[in-house]
Parts: sequence; structure tokens; C-alpha cells
Amino acid sequence: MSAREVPVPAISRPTSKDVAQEAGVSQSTVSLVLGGKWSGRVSPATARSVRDAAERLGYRPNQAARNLRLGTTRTVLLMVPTLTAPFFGPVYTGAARVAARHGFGVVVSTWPDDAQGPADSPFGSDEAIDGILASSLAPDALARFRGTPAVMLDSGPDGAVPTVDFGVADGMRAIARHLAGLGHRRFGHVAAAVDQWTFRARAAALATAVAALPGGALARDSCAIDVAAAKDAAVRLLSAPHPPTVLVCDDDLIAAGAYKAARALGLDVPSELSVTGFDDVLLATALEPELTTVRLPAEELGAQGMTALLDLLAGGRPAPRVLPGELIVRDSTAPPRNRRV
Amino acid sequence: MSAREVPVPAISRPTSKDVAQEAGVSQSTVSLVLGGKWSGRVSPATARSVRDAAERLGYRPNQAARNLRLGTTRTVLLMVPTLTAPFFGPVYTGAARVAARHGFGVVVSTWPDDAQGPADSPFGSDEAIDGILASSLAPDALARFRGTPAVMLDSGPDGAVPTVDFGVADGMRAIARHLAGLGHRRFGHVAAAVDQWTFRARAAALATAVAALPGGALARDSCAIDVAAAKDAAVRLLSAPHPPTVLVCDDDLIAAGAYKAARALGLDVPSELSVTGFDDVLLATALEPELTTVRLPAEELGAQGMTALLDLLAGGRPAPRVLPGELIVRDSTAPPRNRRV
DNA sequence: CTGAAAGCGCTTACAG
DNA sequence: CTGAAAGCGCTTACAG
Repeated sequence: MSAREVPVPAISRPTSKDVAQEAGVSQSTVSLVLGGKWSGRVSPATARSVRDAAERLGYRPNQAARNLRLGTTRTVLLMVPTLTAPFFGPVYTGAARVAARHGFGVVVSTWPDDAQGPADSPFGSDEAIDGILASSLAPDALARFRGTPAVMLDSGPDGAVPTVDFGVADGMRAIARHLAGLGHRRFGHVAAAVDQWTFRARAAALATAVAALPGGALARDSCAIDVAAAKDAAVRLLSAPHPPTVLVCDDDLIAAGAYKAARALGLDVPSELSVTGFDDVLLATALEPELTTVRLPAEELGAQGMTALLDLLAGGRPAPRVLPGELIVRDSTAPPRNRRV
Repeated sequence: MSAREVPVPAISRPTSKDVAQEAGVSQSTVSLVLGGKWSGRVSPATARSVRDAAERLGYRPNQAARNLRLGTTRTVLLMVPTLTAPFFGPVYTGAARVAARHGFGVVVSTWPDDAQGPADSPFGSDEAIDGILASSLAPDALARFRGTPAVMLDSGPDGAVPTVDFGVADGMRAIARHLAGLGHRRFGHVAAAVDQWTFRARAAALATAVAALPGGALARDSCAIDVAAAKDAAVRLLSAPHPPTVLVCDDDLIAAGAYKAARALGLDVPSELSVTGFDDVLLATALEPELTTVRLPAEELGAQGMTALLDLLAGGRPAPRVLPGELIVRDSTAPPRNRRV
């Protein structure tokens, strides 16, 4: 060994060419075999030797080359309003599970708070995606993505784009029915002050249900999806001349705020005030008393949405889907009791 | 127009070749200009005309081609134990924010529950990543990624891999100090039954702090990070002959379980039992009374981790970082009161 | 200051 | 049943 020897080349991953050489076949054969398109075109013996060679070398295809050749990225963008709300973790999980099964990856992006320039686009590798899954977006948030195959989640029916939604109206009706059955007539709606289809649908369903109830009355106040803001809104509702006997909340987190309002006002839940939530996130069972709410299958939303998007990408025309919510009765609802006004 | 005309080609995105033609220059010039490497090599006038042409055509470079040529994917994998825990949303958010600023995307993967075969690998596009950010993992979970640049988050110091951690021991000491100052001597530790560095560090710090306290006594029970399991563990601790006057919980969710145990046993928090949490997730202020806990800067963990990984990818050797937690005193802790045993 | 050419690693007609 | 060749859209030496 002399000091003059050539520098060792950097270790690099084996390519299909290396596998071909190792197996003593051509690159085409390797591609056919490893791509699963060999039957009837390559002899079983050759196929086996290719597989063995690939295994020996630890070969893994270069995705960038594959993508370039195929004109696809096998990556999908999931766009959500925020990742800090406990609701979106499961949505991602469901979407990623289905995607992985088809060799797709999922990148998440949160919708930028401000309409920043495209230079500050939420995803660095701009446009390196095959499709987009947009969840719980404001009305025309999708506008700037025209051209990219998209499926909308939890954003309401749309003529132009395939959708997957929750049956929130049914869920709200189930709450109203449960409460009416308990004897409630004076409802307070602590609504989320968020311009999304799902909240408009909840408000409309509740209003209709209460209106259909003999003697039914509904007061509404709205707030950000935030414990402190919800507490304030609930206090306002409960301080009215003829206060509601139940607070129907648009979200479990808002219900937590309603609990605080009740406590501040010296009202026991549920004997003096019933409270309901929506979503059934972890918080619902962490609260005391445990919260009556509507369970929304968030993971299923992600999974079904991804299934629809994959279908769309394959040239299909997926039908709109609605996933039913489920009323979960726990300990925060009870018959109303007369209360000093 | 005859019925024989050739079918219109599918609309396809413009390439750098199209831009070159539009601007009347070569593809090389386009690449130089758009890649920002033109100064001193291309005349300002030419550069301008290239930019204009790109703008007119709405050109956006094909990432797959770029990746193939450059041998990089500009994608990083964030691996977390679960996405349903409220802690990881912010970690992702912080990581993605820094990544986007450098033109990188972030794919998330949850560590598979079971050691499934590589065929069922968590990420579909196996290996289409430049690096990996692994958060809160069990000891040798990273083993199968040897070869890929990695940074470990919240997994404890490691000789081989750059790390970013929380100062959990300091946080636990701050809790112990706060409690000791209030007069507590009999501590109960509701520990997370999870084999992660962070929990071992918390347990060790608490044990040391209590041992250093004159008259200090510590009992420990452990449970899954789950409200119901935590309640059971707390009940066990509180049913001992000389029960603790405070329950130090490894997680805010566990603290919620402790609240339930207190309620079931008829103990008022904080007058008859103090409770502390860890993390400061949303739940901490949703509970009644609001929880004294240690805030862990989760988003900052993601951001610092990504910064370290980018540094590593650029050939640097990032130093280990420790992010301090902050004791947040709320209403769940008070001086102990004698209690019938 | 600018262009022609090579090559990243795949997949897929096409020829044999 | 198998191989040689083209080409996806970039970037970067290299020549001029």
C-alpha cells in the first residue's frame, strides 16, 4: 500500500444496475422482477436469483428516480387548520395508515394563519405532491390549489370535489333528543366562532330540533375554541333572566369551559346544569363528571379520505361519504331541576 | 378541423426546457439563474428575461428530477411513539416550521406497535428521506436506521447521535422544591409505566429530592398514560396506611386520573390532596382546579431538533441541547392538611 | 457570458 | 424469456 493510492469512493447505496450485475442479468429484468411484473416474462429461476441478489446487496430502489420516471411522487399533502387541536392526530394516523398500504407518504401542513406569499408556502418542496387531503377548512381555502387532485374532509358537501364528512347534523339531533327526553326545554348553545361548515351544520340542526320541541327555547353565544373564552360565553348564557338548563357545546374543549362557568356560578353538573360536548377527545373522560358527547370517528375520516383520494388519483370518481357520529351518554347530563333565577 | 386531427396531448407542466425556449437561452442558463448561482456568470439582462419567462409560464421545478440529480430528497422523517397524545402535534409544528424555511418537508411516522416486518414499514416510500428526527423512543428503537443521519429528541443523552432533550430532572426538582416549601413530606409518585429515558430521569430526580428532605417519604406506583389506569394507581397509593399528601404525576393525563381518584375517595384538591402534572398540555387548564405542572416547550423541541438535523446534514456536528422546563404553579397544590387515616 | 452534453437511477416500449 | 436503449427533468463540469 503506498500513500499514493486513490481515495476510496464514498460508500453509496446499490442500484438496480448493481443487482443486475450480481445476478448476471440485465437492468430491465431486475426492474421487472422487483416491480412484480415478471410473471410470464421472466423465468421463475431468474426471478429468484434476482431477488436473492437484491437481498444480498440490501437493494432498495431510489424513489427519486422512480418518481421522475413515473411522473408521480407517491406523496400526499394533508392540510389541517392546526395540529395542536387533539382532533387532528387521529385524522393523520388514519390517512397515513391507508397511504402506507399503497406505498404513499403523507406530509402534513397547517393552513398558514395569514395569507402569506407563495414564497412562504407551507410546504417546502412546493408541488412535490400528487394530491391533497384538506380537512376542516374555511370555505374557499382550497382555491389556490386548483389543478391538484383533492379530497375535502369535514368541510361539507361540494359539487366539484369529492368529500368525506361527519354526520354532524344527526349527531346534534341525537343530543337534542337525549336532552329533550330528560325533560330539558331551555337550551343554551355555546357555539364555536369558527367559519366552518361543520359548525354551521351543528347550529342549524340544533336550532331546528329545539324549534320543533313544544316549549323549546334556544339561546346562543359563541366563542373561540378555547377554555377561557368558552367559560366567558357560558357565564353570559347562564346569567340571562331565564337561563338554560343545559349547555350544548360545539366542542369538548368548550364544554370544559362550561364546567368552569358552572363551578364559578356555584352550579353542580349535572344536577343543576347539564352540559354536552362534541368530538369525544381524551378530555371528555378526563373531566369530572365525564362528559356526554358525540363521538366523531376522526381516524376513520382520515382513512376514508385517503381511500377516496387514492381512488381519484387512479382515475376514479369517488362518491361523497358521510360518517355517522355516535352519542355517548356519560355523567354530565341529567333531568333539569328548578333553579332560583 | 377534421375528425382526424391528432389527439391533444395531456396538459403538462412546463419544464426548464420550455423556459429556456421562451427566454431564448439554454437550459443551463435557466438552471443557473433560477438556482441563484448566476451572478458573475450570466448577464443581468439575460437573468431578468429568464425570470420573466419562468413567471409567464408558471414554471416550478420538478422536485423528483432535482432530487435524482442531487442525490437528496429534502424530506425528513419525524418518528414519534403516537400522534394521538397531545404532546406531539407541537413537536411536529416546530420541526415543520424550521424545515419549510430550508425547503424541506417533514413526513411523520408513528413507531409501529409491534416489530412488524420491513415490508410493513411505517413509511411507504421507504428510504426516500435524507434524515430522521426520532422523538421519545424506547432505548434502541433507532437501531434499524443505522446509516441514516439522525437526531434524537427527548430520548436522553447519547454518545453516537446528536440529541435535544428537556431538562426534566430540573423540572422535577422544581416540583419537589415547590411542594417541600408548602410543607409536604409524604410524596406519592404516580409514574408512567413507559420505558423511556424521560420517565426514568423524572423518577430518579424525584427520589433524590425527597431523600434529601428531612422526614421525606416517597411511595411509587406506576400505570399506563391513561386516565383510568392512573386513577387506579392513585387509589392504591392513597389507600396505604400512611397515605401521601401529594401525588406527583408523570404526565398531565395521569394527573387527571389522580383527580378522579381524589373525587372517588372524597378528597378535595388541593385542600386535602395536592396534585402535580408534567407537560402542560391543554388539559392542564381544562381541569378543575387548574393543574400545577411543568411546561415542556414541545414546539421548541421540534424546532431545535430540526435545526440540529439540518446542521448534521450539512456536515456539522451539532452539540447536545437541553431545553429547560418551567414550573407553572396553579391551583392544584396547597399546604397539606392533617387527614384521618 | 453562454451552450452542448453527460448523467443521476429508474421503467417501459421495442427487438430479438 | 431476456437485453439494449430511450428518456423522465434536472444540475454541473467543461468548452468555447
